[in-house]
Amino acid sequence: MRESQTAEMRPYHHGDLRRALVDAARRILEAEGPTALSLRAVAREAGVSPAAPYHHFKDKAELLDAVAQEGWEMLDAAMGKAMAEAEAPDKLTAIGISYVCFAREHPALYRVMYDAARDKADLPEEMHDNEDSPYCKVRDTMVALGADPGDAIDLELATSAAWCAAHGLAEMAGFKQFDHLKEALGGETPFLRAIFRHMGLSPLDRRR
Amino acid sequence: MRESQTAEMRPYHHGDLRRALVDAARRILEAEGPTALSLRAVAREAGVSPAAPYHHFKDKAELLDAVAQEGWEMLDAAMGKAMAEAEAPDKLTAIGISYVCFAREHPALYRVMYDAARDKADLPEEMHDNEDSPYCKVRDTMVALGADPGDAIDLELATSAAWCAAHGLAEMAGFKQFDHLKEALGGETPFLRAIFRHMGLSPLDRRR
DNA sequence: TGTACATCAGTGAACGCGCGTTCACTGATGTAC
DNA sequence: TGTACATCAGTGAACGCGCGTTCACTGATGTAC
Repeated sequence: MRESQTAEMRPYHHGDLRRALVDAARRILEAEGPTALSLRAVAREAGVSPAAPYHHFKDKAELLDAVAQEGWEMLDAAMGKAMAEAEAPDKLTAIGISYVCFAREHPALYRVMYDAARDKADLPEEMHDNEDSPYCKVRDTMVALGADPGDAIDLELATSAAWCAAHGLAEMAGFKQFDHLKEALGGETPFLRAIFRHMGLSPLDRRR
Repeated sequence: MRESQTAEMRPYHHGDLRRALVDAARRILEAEGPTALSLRAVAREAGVSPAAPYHHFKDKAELLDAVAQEGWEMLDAAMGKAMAEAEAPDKLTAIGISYVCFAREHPALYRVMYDAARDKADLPEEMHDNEDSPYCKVRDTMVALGADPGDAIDLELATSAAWCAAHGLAEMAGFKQFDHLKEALGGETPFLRAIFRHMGLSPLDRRR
């Protein structure tokens, strides 16, 4: 049955099953949410036996980690793009909005990312450790907008505050409670912008 | 065995099994976290057969809702206490800190509360609908600190921003990433206070 | 006050389910000579 | 170029598990007369 259903038959060896499994996991997340994401379901979605994934991942957690990591990379790309495209005084808000929009567009993936982070009690290293990590991008934007780079502690606090605020907004922006605010302000993005303004995270706001 | 192990034998009818089940669920959450919270485990912890809970809750979700609701009531109480005890200019930060501390002290319960809220895409009604709800407490504190009560939209934005910020901080405050900041600032509470200051949520900060 | 009976709140066994993981296996591939 | 063989990456059946839920039941309680 399976082998007759398409002209290009899948060969016995897959080629890049690891890749295919991560993609399958992403598809399940988008379609059915995090609770449907079992190892068996991923194998099923990839058209492979339930034992096959074990040649590529130690266990389920390792597969989930790979999915999460890809999510962080996507988020990184979205933030980088937003930063590059925005005008200077708006850069920080633009990054924040891109963050929240990513979480809103991929809610299940975002949950997997954060659940993994929570289990480890930390964000993945790539998010804050190297020089062009998202964390450093935000921090450097703070400086570019007038934060004092000499006060290291304060700069780190400012960056951390922005990150926490974005995460909180990302998780709550979908609540129905906010529907009439979005309507009054003319849409989701103006709403996010207004909330960020109230959070007063930009050094520009703080010096005003 | 069971009946001989204690002088006061549990009678066939429990008396208040509903109460006992919610308590048992809370105990499991504290001890083993949200993943261990199954209906069967709750019944087991309460010393009752797996079918017994069905005389008090329609299904597992209804039990979880009851647990979550009790959590929101505890959170409400903590926020109310913090507000009552703080001096006027510090009231808002004090409420925020009490919120975050609650989440940090009952992380598993907080997750159950938020997961339930996320499923419904809203906070429970009691949190924002009546006049002395936590939401209204925060909003009125905003006004007392100088926010303009005439601009209803702006006031609601300010309150919502504060809530999102607190939630984000609550979820992230435990990350190891922040350990050295806490150390540099002399503890968890000064750290939280500093982050909140950077979030610039108080109307006092905003007019300065 | 006593008794018949309806109702309530438990029991314990069973249902089917999907899960993560392991195992012995086999087909395909790559390499040494 | 051909062949023997090690290695790799799959299969499919099976493991034990705990889960949510249902069922027929029974012991305890409350009520009407």
